[in-house]
Amino acid sequence: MGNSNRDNDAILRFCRVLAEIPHGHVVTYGDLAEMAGYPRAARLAGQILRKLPRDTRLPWHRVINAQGRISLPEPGARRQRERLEREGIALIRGRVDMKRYRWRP
DNA sequence: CGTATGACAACAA
DNA sequence: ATTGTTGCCATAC
Repeated sequence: MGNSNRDNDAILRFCRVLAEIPHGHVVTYGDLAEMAGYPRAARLAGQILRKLPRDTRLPWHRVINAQGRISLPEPGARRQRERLEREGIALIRGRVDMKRYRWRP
């Protein structure tokens, strides 16, 4: 198959970081990539998140773009917004207050 | 190997 | 604030 060990490593590293994002906080795609050891690979973060199974336990909804907006197209955007609000992160005019909810270790 | 695409981001005007 | 451009990394054809 077309899967190399490096790819699986990447996915594993992204998932490890993803799992560490605290409830009630968010990170950007760029943040996630950087924390996973792939600086400037924001798009890679998106690709990996897109591949996650629908029923994953990982907090995929805590990843948004650098502008505090949801990048996921409908109907996913709706699920993400609901999950965020469920943990106290409300979107004001379609944006998350990054100043307040962005997680920086 | 070139081109297009995508849950992105930084920067210029 | 908004729009357009360029850069980035991987994948699909």
